[in-house]
Amino acid sequence: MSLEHAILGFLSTGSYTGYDLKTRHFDTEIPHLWTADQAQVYRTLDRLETSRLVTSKIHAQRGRPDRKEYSITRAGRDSLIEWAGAPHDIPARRNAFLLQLLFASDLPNDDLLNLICTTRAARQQRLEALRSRSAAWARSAGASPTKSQVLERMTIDGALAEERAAIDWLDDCIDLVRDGLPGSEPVSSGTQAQRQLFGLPQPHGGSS
Amino acid sequence: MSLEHAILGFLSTGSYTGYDLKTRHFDTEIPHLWTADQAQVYRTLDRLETSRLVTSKIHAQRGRPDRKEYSITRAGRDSLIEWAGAPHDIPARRNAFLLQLLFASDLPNDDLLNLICTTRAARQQRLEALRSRSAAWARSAGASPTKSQVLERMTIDGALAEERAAIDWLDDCIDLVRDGLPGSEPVSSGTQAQRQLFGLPQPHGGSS
DNA sequence: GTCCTATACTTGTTTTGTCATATATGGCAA
DNA sequence: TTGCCATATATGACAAAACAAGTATAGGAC
Repeated sequence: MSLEHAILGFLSTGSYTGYDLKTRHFDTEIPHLWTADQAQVYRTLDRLETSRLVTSKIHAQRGRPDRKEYSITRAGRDSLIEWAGAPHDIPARRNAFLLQLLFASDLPNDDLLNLICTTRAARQQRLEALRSRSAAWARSAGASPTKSQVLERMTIDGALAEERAAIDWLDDCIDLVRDGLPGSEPVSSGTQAQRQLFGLPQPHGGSS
Repeated sequence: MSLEHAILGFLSTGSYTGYDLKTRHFDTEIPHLWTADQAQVYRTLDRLETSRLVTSKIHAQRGRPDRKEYSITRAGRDSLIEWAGAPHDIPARRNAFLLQLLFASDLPNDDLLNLICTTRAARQQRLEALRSRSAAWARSAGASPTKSQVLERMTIDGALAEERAAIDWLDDCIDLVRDGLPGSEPVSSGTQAQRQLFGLPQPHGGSS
């Protein structure tokens, strides 16, 4: 349902082809908050047209294939406004990396460290991409952003917060593994670091 | 694919029925990182059995329906270990709340604020549930957690970090909306708060 | 001519997720 | 007897997601 409303949201700002929606809006403007596959876009547009939330019109082009432009209907706008104003359930959590970590106890620490570092590197790349997106926003919004632009800014900040939190947590995991997990050699004074992270008492009964 | 490995991961620790897996493992032990629907569990178990990664045996019970217990095979263990050690792509981002926010510019500020507060409340509930999960971990791990338990702890911390970051960001959004968005009345000295958040220069040309 | 790119649209197939529904064996309360 | 709960298993239907493949109109490079 969210993809339908994302498409309606973009069409509320203008008429676009499936190709525009895919390449310009989803791939360029909002990769930080939603992703849409080409097959999905066209299929969803079909469904929206069947439901009379959008209409389409074919425009011939010179030197290029015809454009099939979609426009939002009144009913489509109503549906969008209704959706935008209603609270929706937060989806159940599904994080494959956490799952992987949970069942990684038989993995040697070196391999585990490598896995965590690889994931951290990928997260760092996403963070860099978000920073670029953020910079592009600043350039386009200028000194007096509109309400729409402020809302967009908020979404970018939301995505940035999520990546940063993940990276910080991964750094903590790296420290933990480097310090040595139970059943493996600590590399440094790891036991104290572990205990501090877990809020466990110091093993020698100190009150700190 | 992750659900398959989650199921294999649990079966690597013992033999369980579909019901055990659903009610005990997914609903109680790992809601902070994965969710599985009953229909999915049974379907996936069927598929795993067809692939010879698990086997099943029916045990009659007194006063209760028969139990169909599943056990992991050698091939299943190999598949699990292989999966646990390999880096996997981070899924594309899809955050319906951010999408909603992006297209909420026509929403009155009061409604927008309500929407954000409702979401924040739901996030707070998830955080509380995670804290309970965390406390249960501490009680069961005791003073000398195993490697497995430390990994589990890391997953709980990962989920806690995510919820906390989301709540902090939502608080910032609430402040922003309360201060008044462009095109609406500021409630307090909101313009400066906005500018500081966005790293924009002060409008009267100060250098700060 | 082939391959690649860009602009464009379309559809098939499989898996995952969600919600719904059904079955069976008991016990207990109204 | 009905309804509820717990233990258990099973499956239907539909949509979303992912990957694959195809079509068409051009231009440019090799």
